[in-house]
Amino acid sequence: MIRDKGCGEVKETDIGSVMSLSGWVFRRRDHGGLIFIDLRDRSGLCQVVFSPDVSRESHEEAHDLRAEYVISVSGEMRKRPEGTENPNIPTGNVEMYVKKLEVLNESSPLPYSMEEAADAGEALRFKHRYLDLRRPEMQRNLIMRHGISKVMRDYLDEKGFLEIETPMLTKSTPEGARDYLVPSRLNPGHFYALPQSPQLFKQILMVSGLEKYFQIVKCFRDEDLRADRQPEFTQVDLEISFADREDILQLIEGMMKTLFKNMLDTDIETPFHRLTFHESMERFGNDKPDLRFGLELKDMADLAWKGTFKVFLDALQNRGIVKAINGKGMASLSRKEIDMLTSEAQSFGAKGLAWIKVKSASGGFESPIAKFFPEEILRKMAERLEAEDGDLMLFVADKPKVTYDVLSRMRLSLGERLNLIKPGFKFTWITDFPLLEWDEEESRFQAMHHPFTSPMNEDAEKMLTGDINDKEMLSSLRAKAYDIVLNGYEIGGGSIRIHRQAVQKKMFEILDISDEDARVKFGFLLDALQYGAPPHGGIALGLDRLVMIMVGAASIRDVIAFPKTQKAVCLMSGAPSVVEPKQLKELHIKTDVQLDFKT
RNA sequence: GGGGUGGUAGUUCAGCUGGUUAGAACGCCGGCCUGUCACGUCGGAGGUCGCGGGUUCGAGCCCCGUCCACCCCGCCA
Repeated sequence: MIRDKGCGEVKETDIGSVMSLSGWVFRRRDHGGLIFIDLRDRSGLCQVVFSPDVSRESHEEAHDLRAEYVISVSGEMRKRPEGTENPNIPTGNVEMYVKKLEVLNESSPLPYSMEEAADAGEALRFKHRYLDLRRPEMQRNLIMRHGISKVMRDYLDEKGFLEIETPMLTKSTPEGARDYLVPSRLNPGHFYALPQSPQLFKQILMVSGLEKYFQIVKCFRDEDLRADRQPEFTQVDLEISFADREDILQLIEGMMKTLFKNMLDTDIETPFHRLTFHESMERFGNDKPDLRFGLELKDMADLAWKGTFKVFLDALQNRGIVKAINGKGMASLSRKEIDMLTSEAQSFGAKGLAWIKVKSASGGFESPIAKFFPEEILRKMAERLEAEDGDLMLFVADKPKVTYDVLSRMRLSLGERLNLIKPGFKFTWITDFPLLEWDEEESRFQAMHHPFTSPMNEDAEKMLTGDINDKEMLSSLRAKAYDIVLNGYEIGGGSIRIHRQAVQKKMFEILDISDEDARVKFGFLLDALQYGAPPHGGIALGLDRLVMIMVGAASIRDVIAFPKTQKAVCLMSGAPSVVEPKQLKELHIKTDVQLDFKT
């Protein structure tokens, strides 16, 4: 027995007993006569004491201990002498007097100190990830992630779901994100793709009559990375037969409620807040609003028409919009500070930022554009924005896309700066997404979610009977698609799928995908759908993002054991790497880049 | 592909307007130390200033290029 219990688990009831502990040397305090070691393992810290009065030999050996040596110690647990207790650690009332020390393994000096590891650069932490993961904070994250997965798995099991694995080596689909490709040795010139999600397979499972499927599964997308995006990430993926939207939403609400209760002892309000896509855009400027604070966008078009400010009028005449937010208490900003706000808005894509200071105390409104509006209109603007004395009204006038984008980002930026973001967890569903999205570049419609997403019941007939060139009508179609948003992050999304062949056919027609194309791209699913597909739908949750938010991490890299850098490189393993010419030859692959073959 | 921030000792950073021997703290190595818990104390070692080029009498500092990490846009649902 190398240890009797974890370092963090020793208690006062252990006083008097002789036991063994094992772990890493965290800190060493060598007083010459007495040596203290903080011994660390996954469970926590315990102080062990080396005294020549207990064992001359162990005391002698302990001089040579260094940070991160792996040791096993045995001896008597004693109560710490009065006045030497350490209230900062749970085991602070006891300590072990070491009779016998065994060095299980030595450690080279560390590339960076364990105590300052949190401040070390990420590049260094990634290179020596094994050390980074020794840190209690990182271990907490991974332990939490394990617990979160387990609660969701248990919940779904309880609800009758089956966890079914789907292939990792699968077929490339041209829609959506870029695929990671895997060459097939047995089929020269042919490639598998790693799944972007198990979408097609889980629908097949519904056709197969498995009825309730889930999987906690890796997905792969070869796109550029962000703080909340990795090339491989984990989804909690599920699909249900004979279900409509409400069934899915309620299932997930129940799951989140259980999850937050079990893992964080937090009560989540259900049913969740709901916003239609349209309303979310109007009020927050995006489809993943952070509802922990207000600062909502207000429409100013009607008031803008009543002034003579050319920028506003031009925007409105060119199918643009005028929207504003209220910078609470920001009227005290200097001209220079407002200029900085303006350049921030410009960096978000705005041409400019119009502003009006509300100074009711000193008689009204202060702004370069105030002169373009009658006093009464200015008052109405303030009223609509609930702007009081000392507030700063900020306006953007542009095409809807630009205006929403700029103001949604200004809203977030101001929310942070003004410290408006309340702690806690604010969920919302975003529903009634448009079914289709106009692609300017290719001048055709694309499925906003994916081509198997069902239109809303009210819209299905309109779609079936409508003209596929009626852009207006097509743009107005809404989908049975939904996203779940938590604190401004999209943590999942799904839809009810089309199960009527006529609707699916029409969908492909609208998307300008020929029968032939459809066969090539989605053949096996289309085949399957012919043989009695039940109505079905599902959702996929981004596990990494969810865990990130729950543990309060700033990046999903902190909740993934072995993450990759922004260039999708693993600094620890060195992947990706060049491979031997022999391997390429076997795969019938030639590259057009000259590389050195070194291992 | 584009915009931004950073890269100086093992680590985290400072380094002025270009100026002669590049600093601090922590860590590391050695000594002393029987109640510390970020122990203390005395001494010591440690630098391709990311890399390449340029300007200059002189470059860590200025210019050009390039690489790496991070944040964002595009991309991605």
